[in-house]
Amino acid sequence: MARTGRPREFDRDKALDAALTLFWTQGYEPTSLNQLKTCMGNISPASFYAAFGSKEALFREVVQRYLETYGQVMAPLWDETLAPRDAIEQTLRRSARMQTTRSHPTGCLIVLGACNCSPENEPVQTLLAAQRERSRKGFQACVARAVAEGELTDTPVTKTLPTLFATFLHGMACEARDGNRAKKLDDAITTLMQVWDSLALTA
Amino acid sequence: MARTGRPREFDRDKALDAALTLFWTQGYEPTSLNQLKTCMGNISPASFYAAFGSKEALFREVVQRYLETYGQVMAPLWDETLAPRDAIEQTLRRSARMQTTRSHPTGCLIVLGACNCSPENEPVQTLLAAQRERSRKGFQACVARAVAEGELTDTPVTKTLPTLFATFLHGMACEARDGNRAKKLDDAITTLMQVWDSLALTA
DNA sequence: CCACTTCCGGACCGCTTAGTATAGAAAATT
DNA sequence: AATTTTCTATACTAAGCGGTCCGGAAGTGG
Repeated sequence: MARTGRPREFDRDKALDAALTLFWTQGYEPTSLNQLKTCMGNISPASFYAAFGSKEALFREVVQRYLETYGQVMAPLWDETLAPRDAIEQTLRRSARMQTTRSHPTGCLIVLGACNCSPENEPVQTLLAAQRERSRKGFQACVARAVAEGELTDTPVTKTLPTLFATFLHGMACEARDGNRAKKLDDAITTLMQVWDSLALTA
Repeated sequence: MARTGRPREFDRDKALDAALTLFWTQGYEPTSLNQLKTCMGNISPASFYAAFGSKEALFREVVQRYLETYGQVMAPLWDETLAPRDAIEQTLRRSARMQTTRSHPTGCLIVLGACNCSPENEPVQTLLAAQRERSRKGFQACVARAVAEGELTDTPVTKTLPTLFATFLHGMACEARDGNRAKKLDDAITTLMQVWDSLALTA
């Protein structure tokens, strides 16, 4: 469709990426509009609001972008062509590597992006909490699939696996933010996966 | 020592507890002086600064108080009268119960208290990071003690245990904040401890 | 070339922030 | 009772917050 009028002078995608980096580093609330406008190429408030609507709307776009890029390390969790065990292991290992890579902020935007929020920004917290819940459901689905395929037996111990993996996954955000390197987390994942194997063996 | 002059009218300890609850719930930055003064019994700015110095100084006192009370669930980690495995298990189980108890805010102040910080409040982040590092060292010490006592063998796998437990511990803060109950985490801990047992068996 | 659409820069909005200065009252010690 | 100390309340600062508005600039379609 024909787009008339003066075209915007900044690259909306580049600006979004810059905002993503800033939000990822500092989190939602401490990131001010001034910082955002500066890092997005010294755009004016008017340009900002015309392009993104509000700080919260921008953050929602940023989260979406994150999920579509960096967040794809979690994709194996919902890939039913993978064996359930491999899906979980790949998710953990890829998350560990991604969260510790130094070419972008460390840790996980979904876990750390809105930990400290005033009551008025509760919707933002809720947004990220929903994504974390999605991850938990992913682990549950993998374990359920393993039971269905006969790889694991449906015991009380098996039922604890999703929480075990989800807790470890979310904990990696803290470890990565605190400076732990990929190898350390990766080695811990190797050990953690032994839990799965020992349950599979006794089946 | 003799303390002359008019005594303060509010209970400093109660005020500190109120501030602890508020900081625990919201985190450092989003908690404003107005909120603090209100919850501490409608004290005046002058009284506040006379009694606590600054927002940051108050937070440091709050962290200290937290460590001396709720944070004591981690005490087993440095209790050398306990078997290393028991020390770790107790630390995890007590943390799980404490962090999910509803008579106070959920999650862990040390993990969640200053996730989202502007650059100017980096010292606050550093304060909590140092405490998290202390926890990691605690797990390391327990594993080292287990090796020294012959309970575990000094293998590459054994070396991954501290990171495994620390990551899980810190992850519990996220799970508790998201509404998970004690039993769910406790059951996951039971499964996680199997890792230790399987390594001890092969020794 | 003109009309129209859109964007940009900057002034500006009301409100909140952490923190201070001041003045006077109240309570303890001497 | 005089002195010392710290309280209270209130007004205040300078800066920053998210967000709005407007006049003019810049581009497009007819």
